[in-house]
Amino acid sequence: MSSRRTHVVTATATPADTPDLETRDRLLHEAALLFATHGFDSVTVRDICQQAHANLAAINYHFGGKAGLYAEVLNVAIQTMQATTEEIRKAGAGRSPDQQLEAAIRVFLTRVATTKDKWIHQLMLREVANPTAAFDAILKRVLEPRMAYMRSAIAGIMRCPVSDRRVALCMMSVQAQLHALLNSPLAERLASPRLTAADADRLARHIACFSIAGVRAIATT
Amino acid sequence: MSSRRTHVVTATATPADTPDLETRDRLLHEAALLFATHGFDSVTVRDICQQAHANLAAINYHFGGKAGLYAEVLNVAIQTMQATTEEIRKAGAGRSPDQQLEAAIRVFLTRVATTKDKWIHQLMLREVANPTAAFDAILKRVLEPRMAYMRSAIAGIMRCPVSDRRVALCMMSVQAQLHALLNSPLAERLASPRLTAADADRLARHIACFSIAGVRAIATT
DNA sequence: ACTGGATTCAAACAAGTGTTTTATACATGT
DNA sequence: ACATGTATAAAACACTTGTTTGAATCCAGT
Repeated sequence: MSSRRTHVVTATATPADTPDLETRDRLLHEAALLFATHGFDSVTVRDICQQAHANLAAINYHFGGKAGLYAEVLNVAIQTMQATTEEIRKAGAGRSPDQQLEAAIRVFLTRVATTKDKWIHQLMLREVANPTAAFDAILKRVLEPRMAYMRSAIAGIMRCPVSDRRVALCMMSVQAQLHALLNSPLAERLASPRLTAADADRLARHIACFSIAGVRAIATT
Repeated sequence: MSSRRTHVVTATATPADTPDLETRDRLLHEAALLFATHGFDSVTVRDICQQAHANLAAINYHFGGKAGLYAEVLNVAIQTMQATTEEIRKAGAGRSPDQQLEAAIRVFLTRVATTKDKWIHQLMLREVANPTAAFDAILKRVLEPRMAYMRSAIAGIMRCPVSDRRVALCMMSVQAQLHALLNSPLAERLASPRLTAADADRLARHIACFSIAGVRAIATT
């Protein structure tokens, strides 16, 4: 099994450029899914290797160990998250704060529902719940930038400085609703059986409407 | 260590009534805290026994094993949760739906902040995130009753039947905010360093104001 | 054909897990 | 005092964990 395709066509490609494209990527892919759905500790290297049809020693060979594999998984997660943040920024460029907030919610939910990147947010949520050593990097490169953008949108709705304590509270209220749809089986009971694009759109409209009204109400406090 | 006090004063108390009051309860207490903060799998019986100053075999002796201990911890958690639900019901009896929802939020947050029962809700959240065998019992005895009450309050605010799909969505929006304050270190960053009674009251006011406005906005959809 | 580096494989390892076992101390009932 | 059932203690058990080892296999370059 696992026909090796290491630079089989590229005539004189430098061998070091593509160190591997087969089992290494399979491990990376399956590990990402397993880590996201069950958590780092609950997943065994034997689970991953079996799922990826790889030998038990493959993880240590390609990534130096379970921790190294997890670090690599987190790396691609961080990069995709940054891309999503950029998409959120573009979607709200030159629009009103209300539309910016709604766009952020919609882009997020659409990514979760339609793309194959749901595991990324699940993984991020696990890192927030019980952080590993990589949490500081995640906070700085992913969470802070996105929260900064949403904070500015919320402050725009409230017509108050971003440093206002109520802005942080509203941030929590909005983020909480987005996170709730990820971690729990409750999400699957809301949007049966899988979160379709239509479900995501309906959810986005609900959370946006609910949250904007909430933020406005807090603003008059 | 661990001076045994098994009915040492009660002259002729039936020996079977108080099978143990010392190490068994210490195990129960410490296990509850550890299970809530780290999860069932991450906590070892050696951790619990060391924390409770008990012998390694004590858990198997008193509870028949790690699983039996966890079941017993869940039992007391369920009972306390039911008491909290009752308190929420009493706090909102004969009041408007708005006040009922606010009372539910306030009672919940007050319990989390002031009493020593924070671990209970953390444990419940873990059960929701990745359920064990006991999840069905929890759903039926704890989650369903409380959600039914909050659903009726929300439907009251919206002036629509409780079966309306938007009611379920609003339920999610409210619950998500409450849950967000439990599991994550984010809570400790919002309310530094420990959640005081004043913090809980401020948070309760925020979530109530935010949520009631959100529900009202959804109602006009 | 063959050499050399990269990759895969089966087997074993050391450490940590929950549990069981066996023995000992204790308070109580007769 | 003695026997009895309860509780604690230390050691060992069987099992799973991540990791390491050393041989086997593959493929490109000569």
